[in-house]
Amino acid sequence: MELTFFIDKTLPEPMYIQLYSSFKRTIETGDIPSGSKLPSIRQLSAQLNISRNTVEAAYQQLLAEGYLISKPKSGLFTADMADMDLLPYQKPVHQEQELSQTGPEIRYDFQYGDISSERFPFQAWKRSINHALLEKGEELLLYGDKQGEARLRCQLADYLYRARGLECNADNVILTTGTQQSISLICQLFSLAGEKIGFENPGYDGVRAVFENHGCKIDPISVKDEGLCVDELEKSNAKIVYVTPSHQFPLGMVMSIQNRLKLLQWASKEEGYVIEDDYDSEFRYSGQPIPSLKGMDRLGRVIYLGTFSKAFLPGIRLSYIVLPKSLLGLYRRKFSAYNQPVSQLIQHAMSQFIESGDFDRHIKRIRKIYQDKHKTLITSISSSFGENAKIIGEKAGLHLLLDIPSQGRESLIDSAVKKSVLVYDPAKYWTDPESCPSNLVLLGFGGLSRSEIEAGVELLKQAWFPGSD
Amino acid sequence: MELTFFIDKTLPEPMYIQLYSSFKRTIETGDIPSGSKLPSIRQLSAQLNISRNTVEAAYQQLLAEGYLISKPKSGLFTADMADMDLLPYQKPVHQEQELSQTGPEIRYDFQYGDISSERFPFQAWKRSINHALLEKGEELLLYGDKQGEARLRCQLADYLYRARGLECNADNVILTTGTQQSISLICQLFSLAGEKIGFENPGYDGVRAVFENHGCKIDPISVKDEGLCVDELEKSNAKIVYVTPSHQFPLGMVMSIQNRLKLLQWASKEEGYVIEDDYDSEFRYSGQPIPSLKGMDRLGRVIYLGTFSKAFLPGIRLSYIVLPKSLLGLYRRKFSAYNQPVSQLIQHAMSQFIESGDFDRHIKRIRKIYQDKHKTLITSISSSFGENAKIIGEKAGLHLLLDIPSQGRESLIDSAVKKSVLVYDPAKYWTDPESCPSNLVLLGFGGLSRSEIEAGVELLKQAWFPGSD
DNA sequence: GGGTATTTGTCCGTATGTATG
DNA sequence: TCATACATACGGACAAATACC
Repeated sequence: MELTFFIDKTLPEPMYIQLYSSFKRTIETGDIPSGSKLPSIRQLSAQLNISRNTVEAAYQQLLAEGYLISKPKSGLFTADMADMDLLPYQKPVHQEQELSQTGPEIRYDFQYGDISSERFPFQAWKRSINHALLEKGEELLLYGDKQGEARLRCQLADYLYRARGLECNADNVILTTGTQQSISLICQLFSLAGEKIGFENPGYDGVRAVFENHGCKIDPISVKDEGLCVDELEKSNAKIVYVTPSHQFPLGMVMSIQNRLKLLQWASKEEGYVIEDDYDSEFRYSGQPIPSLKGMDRLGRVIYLGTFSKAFLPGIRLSYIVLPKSLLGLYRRKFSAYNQPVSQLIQHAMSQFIESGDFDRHIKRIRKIYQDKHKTLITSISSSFGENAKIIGEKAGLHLLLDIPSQGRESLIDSAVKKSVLVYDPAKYWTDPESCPSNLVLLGFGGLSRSEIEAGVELLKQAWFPGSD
Repeated sequence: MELTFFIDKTLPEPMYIQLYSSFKRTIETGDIPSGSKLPSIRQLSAQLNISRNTVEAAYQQLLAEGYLISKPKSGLFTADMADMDLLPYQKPVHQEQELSQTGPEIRYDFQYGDISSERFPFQAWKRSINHALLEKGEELLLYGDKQGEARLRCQLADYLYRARGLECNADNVILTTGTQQSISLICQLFSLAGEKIGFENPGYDGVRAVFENHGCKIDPISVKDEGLCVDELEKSNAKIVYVTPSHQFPLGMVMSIQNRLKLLQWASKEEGYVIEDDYDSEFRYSGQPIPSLKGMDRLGRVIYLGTFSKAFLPGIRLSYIVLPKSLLGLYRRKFSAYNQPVSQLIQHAMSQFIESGDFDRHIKRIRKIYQDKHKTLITSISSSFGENAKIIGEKAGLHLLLDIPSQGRESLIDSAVKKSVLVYDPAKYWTDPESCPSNLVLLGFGGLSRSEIEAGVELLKQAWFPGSD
């Protein structure tokens, strides 16, 4: 057999590596049958005009990887391989990532989830990061506490008591990298695969997807003015229900006290659990803040989920679970081998950020900013559309729904795009997207300035009611 | 003849000088007879895990001073010294670095998972963090790419190709906050609740717990010298198998090529998937690193898991999945509503850290440090215990197992504790902890310095074989 | 069929370029 | 700049297996 290899001395890749790769490939493709003898070191070194040791180095590597076996003073042979033809050689496709710029220019994007960056206290955050880097040097290297750093958990427990009327111990707090991971942990905690989950309809699709991916059966429970319809929940035989009582997503109502009590009663009777997602409770624009559901929970039937994504930064990836005491034992049993997923740097920086008071200041400031934006949006909408638009869910949060009776969703969104404004289709929040009312669009206002909001709404008016003035 | 020299890379004295002095002393005392052949440069460099050139430098010095004579192409021999004993050897006064506190508080903790912090490039890491804070200000606020930042994924794909022979596209890379989350995502991807999982026995309990918490049935597959026993796997009807081919955890063997092929063949025949956890492939102590299983996977049946926990920092929380192309569609369907869990700051900082070349340098350096510690541990153990201990899994990684036939595990661990040394019980890695061989203990060496390792092993000797000398 | 020349893997010391601090 | 350490390359020496007369 005549094997020809090409060794290029000018290549940056070492010669012995080139040779090694050539052989490996040839063996894998089956071009060299199993058990056959390879060209001797001397032969090959002569043929390729390279040193014997260079050839030897290549053979040694193949030997170490098990491709060859050596019979000393006799020869080197390809190892007996089961079925190398499983490995047809394919040219590596090293294609460059291309970020395709598409579509028309968008000037005003009412995307939900965008946040206000204009007033973010960058300096203070950097100080906190650097403080963590300097003070906690060694600690940042290691695996930390499984539930999260005790200091941060204490601060959180304290914050939750002050801001949300939620009395809990730092022991009950578990840090996660987001609400979705919190949900995943809960699914694992209760072994929810195959189980029914009571779920708000409409509700947050990001959480619904997690339940579904864990094999849960979603039992859609409709949402009334008072919040989740507990009567419907009672008819279902779900033992776990997911709710957003402070500000229903996406409809925006606040669950009434009466309904909260009813829900807690249900949980107690069924020995079920209520998952309370308090995702944007910091942002209420009218009336007294209503305490969290967990704050009313005396029987340990509520699992509370909080997050820094809205209040602070989505990009920071820091959320938390507050478990009832009765579930801590189960949690520790099931997750004793789990590592804490939030970076130590982030934990310590956040801890420092809270301790310095910068966090409280930031919340205060950002709340006012969103309040302003919210007011601007409401005012703009009612002055632009008057009776032609109904605003839904304007009491809290960073988004609202618009009901424009004149047109369908696609039409509304399309004509907005033509005016370079993005508004969003809320259909995905319905378990059955078909049942989403056909005139609804969703507007998030977190990422736009006041003047942008005003300009955006003006363009929407032109798009939806051209020539109206 | 068995000559043992100790080279300390951390000492200010150059290695070749240390070696030179050791030989000079040994020749002068007559411990090496005149005219005898010295260990060859290759031999010694391999034994001490240092470069051949370093040994050569030492020999050259001895040669120049007349202690050695060189027979070219044959070997180096000690010169014929007439009366060397005219030069009585004096013990150098090696001032021991006093361990200030000799109380029972001092502990040598052979914990697996601790890492070497003494040489962590803090400055470079801080630079990367600050660079990310400055350059990416706005971006850090927002939700990023769902799979992770494209730039970092490209760098990872490139690194995997260079370091692990794994050709993949950035599109196939998904960032996670840890191997456990990677496993959770895979469970969700395939809806594994209730399904059988082929799992190495013994194997990594942290991953087993995740499977179990997702409702999977663990099917323990035993591990032989060649790695996972594929014949057993075939008898099971599992469609998914979890393996650690580069360095089996905890036993430490490398899966042979033949067995790798057999495993791939199984996956192809069963249309199953192999989950390859390449958790510490960076640390091999002999020869070139062996390419990953995924690198041989031409049929898209291998899911690769990597992590920065070992190579970089456990506290950073950054791992990744490489999915075969055929699974990308399913992934995008199931996880379209998921947010990326790794903090933007961490992603951009790591990206900068890699781009600046600091990462490659760090890996290089840290690998050497671990190599050194590894060597120290092996040497200490064999000189302290000799035939009384068998070392298992010493080819790679940051830990090894010790088989001490004389006593049971509890006894070994207890008596070590009394000498203020912590060694660990590996029983939890067995699916049935009862079946763990009773004389095994686990020693991780990542977090201890050379002198700590030596002192720790000495104490272990006193604990386990009191009065042996 | 037994000695011999050749081939073989494996070992040996060495030279050069380069990365690191 | 300079010392140190390593990766990559080189050709010679040797003993055992093999081929050949």
